[in-house]
Amino acid sequence: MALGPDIVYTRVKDGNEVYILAKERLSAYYKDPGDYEIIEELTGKELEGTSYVPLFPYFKEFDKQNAFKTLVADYVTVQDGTGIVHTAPGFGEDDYNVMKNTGIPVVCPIDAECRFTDEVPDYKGVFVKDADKAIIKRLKDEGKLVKRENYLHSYPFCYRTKEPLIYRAISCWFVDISKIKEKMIAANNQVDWVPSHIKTGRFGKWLEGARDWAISRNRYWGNPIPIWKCDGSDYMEVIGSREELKEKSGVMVDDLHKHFVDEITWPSPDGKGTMRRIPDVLDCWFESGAMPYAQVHYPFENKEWFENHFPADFISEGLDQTRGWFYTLTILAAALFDKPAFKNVIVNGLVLAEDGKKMSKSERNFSDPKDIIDTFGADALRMFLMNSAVVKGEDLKYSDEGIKDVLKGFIIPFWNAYSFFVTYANIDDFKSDGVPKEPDNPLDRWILSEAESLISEVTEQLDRYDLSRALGYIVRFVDLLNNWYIRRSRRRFWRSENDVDKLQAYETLYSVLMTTIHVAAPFVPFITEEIYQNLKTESMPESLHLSDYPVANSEIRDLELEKKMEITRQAVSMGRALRSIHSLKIRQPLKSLYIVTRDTKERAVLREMEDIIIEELNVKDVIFKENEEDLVEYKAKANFKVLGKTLGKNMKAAAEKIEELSMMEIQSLLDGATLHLDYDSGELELKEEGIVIQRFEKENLKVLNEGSLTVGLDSEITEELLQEGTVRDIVRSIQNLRKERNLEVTDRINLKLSGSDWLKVAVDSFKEHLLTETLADNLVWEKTEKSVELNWGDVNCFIDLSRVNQV
RNA sequence: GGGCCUGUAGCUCAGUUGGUUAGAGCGCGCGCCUGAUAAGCGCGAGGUCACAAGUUCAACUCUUGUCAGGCCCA
Repeated sequence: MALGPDIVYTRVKDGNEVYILAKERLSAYYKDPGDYEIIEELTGKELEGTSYVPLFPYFKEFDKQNAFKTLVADYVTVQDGTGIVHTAPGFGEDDYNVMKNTGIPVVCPIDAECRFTDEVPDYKGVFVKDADKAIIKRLKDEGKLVKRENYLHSYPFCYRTKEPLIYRAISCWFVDISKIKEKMIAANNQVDWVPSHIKTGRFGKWLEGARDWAISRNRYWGNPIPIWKCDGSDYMEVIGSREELKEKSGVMVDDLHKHFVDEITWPSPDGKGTMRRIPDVLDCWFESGAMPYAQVHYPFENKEWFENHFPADFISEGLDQTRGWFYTLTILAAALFDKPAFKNVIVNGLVLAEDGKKMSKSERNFSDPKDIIDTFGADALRMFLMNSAVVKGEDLKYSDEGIKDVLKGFIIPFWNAYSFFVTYANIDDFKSDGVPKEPDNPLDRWILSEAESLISEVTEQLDRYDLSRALGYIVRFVDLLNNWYIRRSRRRFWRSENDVDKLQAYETLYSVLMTTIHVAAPFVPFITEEIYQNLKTESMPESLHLSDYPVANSEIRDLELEKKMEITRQAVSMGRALRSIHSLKIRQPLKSLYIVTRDTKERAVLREMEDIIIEELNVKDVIFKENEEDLVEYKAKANFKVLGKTLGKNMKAAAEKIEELSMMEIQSLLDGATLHLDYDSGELELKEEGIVIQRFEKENLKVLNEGSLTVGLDSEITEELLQEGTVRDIVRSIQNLRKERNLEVTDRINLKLSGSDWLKVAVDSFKEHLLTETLADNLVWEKTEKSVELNWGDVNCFIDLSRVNQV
């Protein structure tokens, strides 16, 4: 029995009996303090070693080993009971630990079916739970039961069968972890973890507290532990191979299952009996931990291969494997080779159901993966997972919506880029020989450069095992490809003749698509393979997944060109924003766009890309200016990062002064001057790097500013521009009508228009443009019964058209 | 009870060694564009960075505590 060392116990006289119990428990047994008399108070420590007569007569022989003397244990409390705990080392870990080095034998008088054994003759063969009533009755009859009560406490149940479990001591084989713990910690220090905190956190802490590993199981199925023991002594041998087993026993086994190897015996070399295998099989985690060796049958085969491939470059498993695979791999590798079993490990988090709960078979709170794959595709599912926090060891809430986003945001646009290429390549019967070309068009050189950048960015992220960031670059690239390269190049593919520029466009798009599918192959293996099968040349590998991963060629990269295109795209984006703010639709041509920047380099770049800007923004002219003062106002803010370190406490006062700087003063700083600044508690020599300039668009100007770039629109719509815009509206409507009337894009038409006199003048002024764009052979000014009426603002127009060969 | 992780827009998530207008995608509203697109583009609304205290000239960021969620262990 165990006592708490510092708990105060009382000897109380109750009639003719004397009881010992914790003082704090008295009130649980006596309603009235007058019912008892305290004889003595003693601490648990003082009572340690007191002999007692056990409730039952069993195991009397262990009296000599002090089995029936009190012990002290820290876990004893006065929360319930008497404050004295019956202790059975065969049925509880705490109990076992208390008695560990006392010399008291561990007894466990129940069999594998949890029935009492011979050692408890009165209840022999009775299932322990069924004996409760009889035991209570007996205690009562013998006058040993003082009080009986039921109380609620947690109890272990089998998670499969939901049956209550009995905790009992069994004899086991252990790996002595304390002997190799340091090696394991050292091995772990050589591993790179994703996410990194697991290394010293969850896994590191687990290793520090690692306890001995029970590797034996009392089962039938499993790998037999290869230990043979003499049945007449403690002599034993561990067998390392079939060959060794044959040497000992003369039997060569093919099948290593329990029922075969258990038959194998040989006379014990110590002459005291027969060598028989111990009955246990291995914990299956032992085999998981042995994977690096077992998978190649090392050391019996593939010795060289193993030595060149161990430790593994990387492994990947779930966060729950801290005490599973990660751990057992580490134990075996550290013990056998003094190394880690893997150099890198990506730990994924748990995939939770849409409701945020763990996916569960019994709750059925998840979509069938087969349905998901059938509906959205395996690539979409795979990319959704790879692009989520789950690859960084965090939880992920699964949702069909998330997968749809991947489909809409990446897979379909990606496929459309490919499909655009295929459509026109088929029309023009284009076939690439797969040899890289050096195109002249800056747009081609730009996207080729971006493709090389893609390779190096993705490679860099993959080397760091940052899958979602790697994917980010791929998504960005496909967006550039679709919404800038292809959009800006479309007209090059429409031309009817196969000129050099068109061929270069094809070669470029082909090459870029090839690069993209190679880079994206690990993320979206199916769609990329599908594209590959159609694009590959004879000499290329049979499958995309048999190709080497691309290596970036820095010679193709033109960082300056990439930067130029970025500035151009920014200017265009700002121009579009301006149009949107002032309700000037793109179809309406405008006189000019003003671009203002103090940066001479930026100005040069934008001039170079003038054509693109003119076309994208539908303006007649781009005018460059450097004096942005006309369009924007400056305000200065302190550059806290630069000034903060030196100014310290004075930062606030100085910042206030800086915000008061005039436009003139700011300009002088921009021109390289140094300003002397006095503030409350000190002074400062201010230079350009000490401030951050903010630009504000002046009121009533159609101007937009972003960083150093300011863009303005000349929004005056002249009569001529209005006419041109109107004609473009008509063109658009005719194109829609062509579609509505199911005309082929190549069909020629007869056109009939009608409307006001002003409209007629407008149409006449831009007649040629109108005819070319709509593939019209002729134009008649009349209204027919089939004419469709359209209007833009106060302009009305009647349109009719017919296919030329129908008339 | 202990260890580790997470908490930022309606949703899913970025946010470098602390530096002053906290970003993206989706969704929503409005508009534009369209002879590749079950498309695309622009603008807009939407935030007490879970909460509190502390350190600091300065905190989404560092420290401590509280709350909520998750995983592992007991």
